[in-house]
Amino acid sequence: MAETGVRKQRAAQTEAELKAAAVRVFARVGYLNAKIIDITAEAGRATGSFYQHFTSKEELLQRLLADLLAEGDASAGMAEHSDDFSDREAIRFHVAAYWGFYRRHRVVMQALQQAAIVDPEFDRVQREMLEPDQRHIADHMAKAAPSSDPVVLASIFAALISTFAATWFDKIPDDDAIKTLTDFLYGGINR
Amino acid sequence: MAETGVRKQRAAQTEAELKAAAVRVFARVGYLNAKIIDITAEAGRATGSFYQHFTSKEELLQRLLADLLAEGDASAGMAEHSDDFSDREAIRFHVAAYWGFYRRHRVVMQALQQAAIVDPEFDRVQREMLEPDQRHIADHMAKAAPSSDPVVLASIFAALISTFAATWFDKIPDDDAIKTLTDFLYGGINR
DNA sequence: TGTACATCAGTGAACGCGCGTTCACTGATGTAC
DNA sequence: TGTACATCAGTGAACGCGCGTTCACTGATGTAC
Repeated sequence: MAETGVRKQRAAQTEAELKAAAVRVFARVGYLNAKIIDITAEAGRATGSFYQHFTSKEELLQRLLADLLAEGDASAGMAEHSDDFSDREAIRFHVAAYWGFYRRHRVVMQALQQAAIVDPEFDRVQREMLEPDQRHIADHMAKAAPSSDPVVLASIFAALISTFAATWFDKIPDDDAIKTLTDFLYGGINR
Repeated sequence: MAETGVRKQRAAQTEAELKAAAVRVFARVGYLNAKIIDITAEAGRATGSFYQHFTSKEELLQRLLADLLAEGDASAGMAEHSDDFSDREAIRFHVAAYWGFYRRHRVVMQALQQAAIVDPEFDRVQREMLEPDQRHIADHMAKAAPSSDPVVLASIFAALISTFAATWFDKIPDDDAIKTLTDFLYGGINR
């Protein structure tokens, strides 16, 4: 029996390095522009190495998403907080949670968005992934603004934050961004 | 001398048909997934025909954009309207203008968005194209909400409408969409 | 502990598919006289 | 108006590039005895 399982360790190591390299490449050129060879080169490996760990770029992305979900911070803590969207602080909390999530996972989330444009399967995956949070937000909306369709308002909420994040990350401080979004949403919902 | 210029007419005709076919193909499979052969087949022409009119898919998109701009309805009438965003009607008017524009040109605008993801040049074109309207809106914002960065608010305005449009076109009536957006923006700006 | 064989991670050159692009050809329109 | 030649739009098969994917090979680790 192997004492250390050096082989498995080595395999796990290169797999992790390939993943990390992929994220860097995605960040640099975007998911759609990323070639397999770019990823292996970034990781300092041979081309063929990629296929010992992933069957395709699509599978790689699926695995990165699985990692992300495994962290379990998608809607971290969102459940046990105030759900009263007529309360500014409740909105602020949810905005901050979303913002933080996008900040931590923006490369993979952007990769997913790009993949969804080209591949219906990823479109499905994306919807499925975001659906629980959307429903969560929609519930809050139903309470605060019963006269509007809560699903529509929830989609406004998500669209606003994700698009805003994509544009203003690293250009304005997080606090400012969260404040601006909170103010805007608060006013929009409780008009 | 030719009486009718049949040749030129015929060429113009097939070029127009190729463009129309391209728009249909883009609508069906998206710009990034569209193959040259898909477009020529949709138009009922031979593959080589494409290159008598366009040097590439990129040039085709550029030309479609040129057509769109030539219509000159991008910000039709927006200039000579009330610029007071503390007035709900002023907001409504601008929302309706944007909404109408996206409705009329959504396929080409979506194609542009997709192209911008993959090609920095189109990213530039897109920004350049939307910049005047953004500035126009930012000016209005500056008056209504002097305490916030008007550029940031303008980007919220645009992001909200274009993302919202992409999601809800043909799912809810135009009037409802415009009302929802107007109410939301009105509240968000004049909180 | 030592030796012989098996298995596996990693390598990179070679293969092949998809698709953009070219090009020799056709038939019709335009021009010259 | 008629004829001979030139030009052009359109055709579709062939070509070739980029890149994903495979595969025979290497050296190291694991296993059997």
